Amino acid sequence: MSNSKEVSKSTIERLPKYLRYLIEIDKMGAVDISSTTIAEHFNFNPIQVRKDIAQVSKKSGKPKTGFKVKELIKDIQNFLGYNNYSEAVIVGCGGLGKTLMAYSGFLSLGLKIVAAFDSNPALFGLEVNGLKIHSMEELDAVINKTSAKIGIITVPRESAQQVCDRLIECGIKGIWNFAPLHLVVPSDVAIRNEDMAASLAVLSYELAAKQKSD
Amino acid sequence: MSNSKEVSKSTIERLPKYLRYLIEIDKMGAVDISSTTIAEHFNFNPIQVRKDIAQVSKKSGKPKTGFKVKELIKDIQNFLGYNNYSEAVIVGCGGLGKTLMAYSGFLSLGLKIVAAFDSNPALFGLEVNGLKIHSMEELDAVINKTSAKIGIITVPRESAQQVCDRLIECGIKGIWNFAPLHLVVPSDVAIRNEDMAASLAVLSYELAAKQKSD
DNA sequence: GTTATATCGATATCAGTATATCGATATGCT
DNA sequence: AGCATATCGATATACTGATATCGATATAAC
Ligand SMILES: NC(=O)c1ccc[n+]([C@@H]2O[C@H](COP(=O)([O-])OP(=O)(O)OC[C@H]3O[C@@H](n4cnc5c(N)ncnc54)[C@H](O)[C@@H]3O)[C@@H](O)[C@H]2O)c1
Ligand SMILES: NC(=O)c1ccc[n+]([C@@H]2O[C@H](COP(=O)([O-])OP(=O)(O)OC[C@H]3O[C@@H](n4cnc5c(N)ncnc54)[C@H](O)[C@@H]3O)[C@@H](O)[C@H]2O)c1
Repeated sequence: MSNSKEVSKSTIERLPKYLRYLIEIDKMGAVDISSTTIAEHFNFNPIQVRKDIAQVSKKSGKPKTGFKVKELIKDIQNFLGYNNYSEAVIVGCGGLGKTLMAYSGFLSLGLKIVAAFDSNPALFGLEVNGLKIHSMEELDAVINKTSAKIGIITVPRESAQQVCDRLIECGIKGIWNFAPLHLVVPSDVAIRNEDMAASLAVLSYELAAKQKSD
Repeated sequence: MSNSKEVSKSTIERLPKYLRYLIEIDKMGAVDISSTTIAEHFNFNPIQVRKDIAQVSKKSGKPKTGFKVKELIKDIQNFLGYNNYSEAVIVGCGGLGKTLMAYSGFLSLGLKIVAAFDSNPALFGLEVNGLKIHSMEELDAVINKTSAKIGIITVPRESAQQVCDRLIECGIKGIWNFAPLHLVVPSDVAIRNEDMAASLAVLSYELAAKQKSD
């Protein structure tokens, strides 16, 4: 498929963490940073950090000092696409949907929510954070006025798969699902199931394991 | 540490997915279910499903028919601890905090939020979903009146590590962090960083990869 | 200027997870 | 009843990601 080397999911998940840390120490005046120091901060392995960096930055680090903070920041941001915005639409403007719409943090991640939809007529026309809520009938028309490729799903579990299918029909190519079910999509569509039950299960299991060992 | 065999994180993440599916088909009247059918539903590998099941259920499946749906449900629920509630407290009752407090879905995951805290005096005494918001001064006293072992963090990034440390001082043993930073905790504390930036990074990368290959 | 050392990058090894193979068997079908 | 077959569980293999090793080297310290 892709000609350049594949970057693993685990590496990609760590990159935003490095980035936040680098931005922080940059603000504090740091110029150089070593993989060792980054690793210590996160309790990671320095070799892992170095390998992650090597995959997204062509600049090579120097013995004894490491990497240039500002260069690393630029390279990671570039790799993650934080420079140019991706547009997204959101479907389901209930509790969670409205919260995400009001969240300012996505902008710095290169994500801009450009349209919102709901099936509840009571919400039509309402504005949240400057975003007007549209009816589901307008889905196709409104999406096609944007260049949105990402759809955020915050509808109840029962309607999530159906909403997902409709989004894909409208040309959406990436689904960020917050409903508690595992959505299935065609192979040309990217999907991320934000499964809080799975997350909590891991936390509870680890908690139980640690409690047991004393 | 633990005497029984360890169950991998990946397996634990899949179990809640299986469970939701099993409950659904149980409602639809299904009695038996094969690993093949489960796997097809999720686009997983049937051997993987069988191995996951083998780790949490002593009941063995039968050739040609598979497993008993109701038995599997019970075994998975039991393994995940959905039968007896874990208590949790939440710190940070802003947009996201209030949304989580109002969310009814946690109960079926065996999680019960029993207390809420914020540093903003304007919120003290306010009730969300029957939960009164306490001041941070009351943290220790209120937590110790409960049996909460889990702390949910929904404060701004800047105060998250400090809040985390205080929770641990109060006897909290598992941290569910929604603030955008990688919290570091002592080794006897379980931590789950719900990192939306990491999540979105993976989605964006996969989206870009799929767009490229056409 | 010389020396000691922290860090790098490349390569090798290790560990853990996912997948493949295969014999056994219970069930459904003729 | 007998046969074909879907599925199981156990074992073996393959794959992917994490960690260890090691020579090279730029820098800091003296
Ligand atoms: N609230 C949370 O903290 C939380 C946490 C984790 C997961 N979730 C999940 O996120 C989803 C939303 O949760 P919520 O608390 O905001 O629920 P909610 O009921 O407050 O909001 C759901 C919204 O979706 C709309 N909707 C329903 N069917 C629709 C359809 N077919 N098309 C378009 N819009 C439709 C409703 O009108 C409503 O506005 C749920 O699946 C929930 O399980 C929520
Ligand atoms: N809102 C979202 O959709 C969203 C999404 C992902 C991550 N997050 C993260 O979750 C956190 C909360 O987000 P939010 O939108 O609810 O923010 P918010 O500003 O609405 O709420 C934060 C709350 O924390 C309280 N607070 C601040 N400092 C505190 C302290 N030291 N002790 C106790 N309480 C304190 C504030 O009074 C406020 O009520 C943030 O870190 C945010 O980045 C939010």
